[in-house]
Amino acid sequence: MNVTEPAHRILSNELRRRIAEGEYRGGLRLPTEAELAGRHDVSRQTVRRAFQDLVAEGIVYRVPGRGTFATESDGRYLRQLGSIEDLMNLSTDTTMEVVSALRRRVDVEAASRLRLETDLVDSVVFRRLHDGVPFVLTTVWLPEHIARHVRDAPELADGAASAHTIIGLLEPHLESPITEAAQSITVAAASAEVAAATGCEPGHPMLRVDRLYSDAQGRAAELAVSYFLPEHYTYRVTLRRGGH
Amino acid sequence: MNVTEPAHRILSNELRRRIAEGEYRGGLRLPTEAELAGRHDVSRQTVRRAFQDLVAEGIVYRVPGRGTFATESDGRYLRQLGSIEDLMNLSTDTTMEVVSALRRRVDVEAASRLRLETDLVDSVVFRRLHDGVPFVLTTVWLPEHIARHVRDAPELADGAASAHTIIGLLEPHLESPITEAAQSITVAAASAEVAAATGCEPGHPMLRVDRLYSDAQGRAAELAVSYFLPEHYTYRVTLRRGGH
DNA sequence: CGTTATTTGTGCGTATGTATT
DNA sequence: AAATACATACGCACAAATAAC
Repeated sequence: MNVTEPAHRILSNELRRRIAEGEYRGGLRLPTEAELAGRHDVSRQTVRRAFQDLVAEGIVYRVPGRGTFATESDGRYLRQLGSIEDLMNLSTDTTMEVVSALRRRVDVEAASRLRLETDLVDSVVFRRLHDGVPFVLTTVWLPEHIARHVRDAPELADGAASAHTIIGLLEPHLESPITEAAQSITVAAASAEVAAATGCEPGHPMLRVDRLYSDAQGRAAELAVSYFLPEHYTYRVTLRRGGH
Repeated sequence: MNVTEPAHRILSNELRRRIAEGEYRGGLRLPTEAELAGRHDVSRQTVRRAFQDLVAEGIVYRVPGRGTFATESDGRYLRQLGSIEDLMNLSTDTTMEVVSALRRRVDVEAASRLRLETDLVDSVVFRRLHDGVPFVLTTVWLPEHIARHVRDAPELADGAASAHTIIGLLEPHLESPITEAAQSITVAAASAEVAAATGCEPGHPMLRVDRLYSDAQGRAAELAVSYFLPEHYTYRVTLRRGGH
């Protein structure tokens, strides 16, 4: 894998961390480009490159003549999930840890939500960590004809840890690419399993996100139900109109 | 008033247009950095800057040694999800009931999130009902220069009930239309005020949605914080990509 | 199987413009 | 008016991945 992280990435990671820790809360200005360049012994261009990523992620905004500021966000883990690619790229800064390996099960409710004829589905349970801290437990259900492509994937074995997403693992094997993800977001109490995986008390209010991925023909390909710890995670989405 | 567009933006706009027209469909490679630099008589760095935006938007992906390709072998990208229109049309089957009329206040946090110079903002608090049942309490903050257009609107007086949205009331008065709504969604306990307005116990877990509306120039126009009763409301959004 | 050309990635330096304080 | 801070743009060098030979 990667041996040396680029300098601009090292810097953007550090800034991301500091912002997440709340160091620049309350409208506090971030260090200037010149300051960061001097302190980290890199060029101003490299600092700018790091800031460009942070701006694209929406975690800072910049004002000529004034400086750079963190967007207000309670210091939670902030992730822009405004496109299907965003969902797939969740892997770039989080780790997936399999709690219960992918295997066939009978699940009437999941099968019905996937609009299947049978009650047979494959499911896998995993949690995701950011900076070593678990923040979400997800259960994924797959129709049999899709699950068979990844049933032997080492990434989905018990206890496996990797930087993947299910949808990213699936995509190469699908005849028809995923084009739609319908999501519903609500609040639900943590079950014993959710509590154990995310380190909170049973009954703790969680952000519950249900996603149904479908292909261009409208066939359901994956159902995912996630319980996010609200203390460590905020769901973000940007709506646009007028062609962008 | 208007300044000349930066070279990298002119280039990225042209590429966006061409990609949307399907010129690079079917895995066709886009021109190389060197080609574009020569053809447009700009430096390679400027071409790279243009590509960085397209990559951040998820419109293209790049592979070292191979080239740049449009995402979606099959067409243009639709980053459109739930729409701002959906938010504005919330009024069709719900009623807005003003709890606390629009008036000027000092609010450091809201002003900072609206990126204002002063601490002076206008705010209004209202709840929304569906079939006579309250399901959400919303506080809206407006910059002074925007609030003055609606300060005397009867819809925002104390106790007023109507089938409107704030953004719908504002839109006709704005120089520049709202084009973006950045939302963060999390869980929060009901305050006494929220509990009273929605008929639940204080401390009850609520779905908290923060929306920051901005115009095409990126200027913040409205900040709204809503507390939804999860028993009566689920947030839905659909992400799509790839037309036809 | 290595060599070479192509193409993108990283990093630095410099200069100039524009917005804010 | 001057200093500060971000924005744009060009140039160069070298690294790394890929593909063609």
